[in-house]
Amino acid sequence: MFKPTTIKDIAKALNLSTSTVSRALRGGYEISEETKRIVLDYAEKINFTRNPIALSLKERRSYSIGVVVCEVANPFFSQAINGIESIAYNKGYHVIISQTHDKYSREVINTEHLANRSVDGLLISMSAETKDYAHIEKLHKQGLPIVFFDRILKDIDTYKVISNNFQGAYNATEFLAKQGCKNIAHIANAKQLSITEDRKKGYEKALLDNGLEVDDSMIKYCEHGGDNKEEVESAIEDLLNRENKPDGIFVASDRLSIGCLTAIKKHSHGVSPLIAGFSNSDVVSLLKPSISSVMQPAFEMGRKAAELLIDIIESKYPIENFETFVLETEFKINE
Amino acid sequence: MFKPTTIKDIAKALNLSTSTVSRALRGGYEISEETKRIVLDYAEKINFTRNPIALSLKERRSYSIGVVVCEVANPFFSQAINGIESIAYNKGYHVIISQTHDKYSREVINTEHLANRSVDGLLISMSAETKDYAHIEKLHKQGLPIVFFDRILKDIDTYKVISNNFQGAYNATEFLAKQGCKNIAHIANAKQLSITEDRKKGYEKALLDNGLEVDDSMIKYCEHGGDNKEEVESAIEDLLNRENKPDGIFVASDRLSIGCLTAIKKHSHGVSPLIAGFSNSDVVSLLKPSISSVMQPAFEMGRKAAELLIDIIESKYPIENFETFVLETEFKINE
DNA sequence: TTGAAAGCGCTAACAT
DNA sequence: ATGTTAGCGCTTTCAA
Repeated sequence: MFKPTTIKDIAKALNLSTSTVSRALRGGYEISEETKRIVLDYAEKINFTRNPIALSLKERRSYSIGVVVCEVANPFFSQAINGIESIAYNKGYHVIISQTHDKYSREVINTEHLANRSVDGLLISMSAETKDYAHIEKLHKQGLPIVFFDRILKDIDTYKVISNNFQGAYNATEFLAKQGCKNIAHIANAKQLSITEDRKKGYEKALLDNGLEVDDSMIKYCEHGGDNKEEVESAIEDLLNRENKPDGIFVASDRLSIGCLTAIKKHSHGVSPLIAGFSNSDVVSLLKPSISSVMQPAFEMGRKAAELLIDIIESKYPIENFETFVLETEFKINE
Repeated sequence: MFKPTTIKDIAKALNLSTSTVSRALRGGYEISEETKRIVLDYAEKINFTRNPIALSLKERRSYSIGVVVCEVANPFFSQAINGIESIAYNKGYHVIISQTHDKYSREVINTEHLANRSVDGLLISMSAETKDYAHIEKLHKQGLPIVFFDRILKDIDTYKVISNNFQGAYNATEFLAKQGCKNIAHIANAKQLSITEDRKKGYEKALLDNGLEVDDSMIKYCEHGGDNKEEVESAIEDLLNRENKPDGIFVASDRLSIGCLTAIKKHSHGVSPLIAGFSNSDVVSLLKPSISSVMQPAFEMGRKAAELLIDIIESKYPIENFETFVLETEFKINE
């Protein structure tokens, strides 16, 4: 079954050598126009494509890039993936997506799996659980091209693409303050995530700039990125049971927001706090306690990250200085 | 850069032949226990994995399966993909996901791209735009294993996994009727999609069974599956501008629902119709005009489809009779 | 029990 | 301008 044609078949059919066929196919200049025509026409006729696996073996590369994210169902990541694909596709690369579901163990396995020579480079957004990143470091040391986006590893020297998390968090928190909130809580992602730190700083700065106090007990971290609902629910429950209930909540991510809202619906008797947070979902404006959202340029971030990765892959010489690209967020008010 | 170890390296290091190493690695019974131990230990020590590309070339298969869906951001598909991955991963297959964005052209390109020998089989859910399926037929004829799920092609003889679309549609429509709706509209997907036909039948049957009339002008098809918002918006606008406005709407899909709600919010002055429809999103219960939803067993569908595909791939002999598996939906009321 | 060698499909020196 | 050949990493007959 499914026995594809090879250049050997073409060579035989046309009474040429395989190398001539190969060269004609790739447009080698040493081949006479006439032969080239004959080969090309014939290849076209039988709808020939060369075996990418053989090509990979030969060239020691697979023309595919691996993408490691926590969850494809997350609007931010699905948009980023669209951006990645748009670039990859144009440059002739396959995109292999793998999900960690924010588990450290899955991240280790998936990166290894992808890296074991089936992929030319890796685009990674770290899993929430990951504290030890020896697995990444190892691949990086071995010379596998890696670009981080969104949830980056600051210590690893390569290209990184992030959004302005500080400013986004600042905007959202300031919005809540300007709306009159005096007691603004923060539902954060896992502590070890780069975005968590940056967003927390923006939150704190906005509080201070608006004459409010930073109270660490108002900050709840979700170590599993909201992967299990109990985590978010108990955080919200805690907050709503305080004597000084929050009148505003700054939520750090999309998945957290949904959990948040569900929990609030369940536990807030009466008025619910005002909510603002990072989200790339388009349903956010349709939600009952609506959420004003910090939208990240997900598609652009994906594009940029893919571009950079392919730059590294195709670069003849090791890249000297790696930059970190910071893209701006957009704040959208939903009353 | 990134020069991985080969069995040749191991052979040299251990003073054995490559064939001995190869056999030891795959546990060939002809190798002495001692040699096996030595090789295995060494391989373990240097963290050796054999080059999957060379393996692919040799075995004429890539241990990867391609998944073609319209959109990864769609909750139904992301859940189905999780199901697919859970099986594929266990059986040692990579999953390559590609999106058509419901475009016919992308579907043709992506299936070709995947099929050109880099993939051992294909899991497909048809794009909304596709009317001509010669591209699928061709691959099928060439012997490439294909399994359809959700949006299937009835004419192609292979395994198919769907949910009970008729019953799901029936349940949703009946729910609306029982709530007192007298004038129930239907926002449908593209006409040529298998699910469209089945769901429409369920909708019509429920109307009739509940003493309501079927009025074709109350059925609006979205040929691009809601890919462009105008499509859904104008459908809703049309419906709401009728002299006999619908008091209930049965929506055929998740993406359509969001568009629907947005449009309703914009165009319905005063009371909005009751809405029920197919959706696998968990936010649906949080939406302002809330949606009661028919949930498909997406994860299970993905699992089943992947299982069947791998069965075909690994089957020694051509499969005789292909079944179509129908899984039940679940109806969830959101007040 | 182990090794030598051919071959999967393709490319690229190196001939001619 | 075209052909011959070796080799990418691995498996597998065949021989020893």
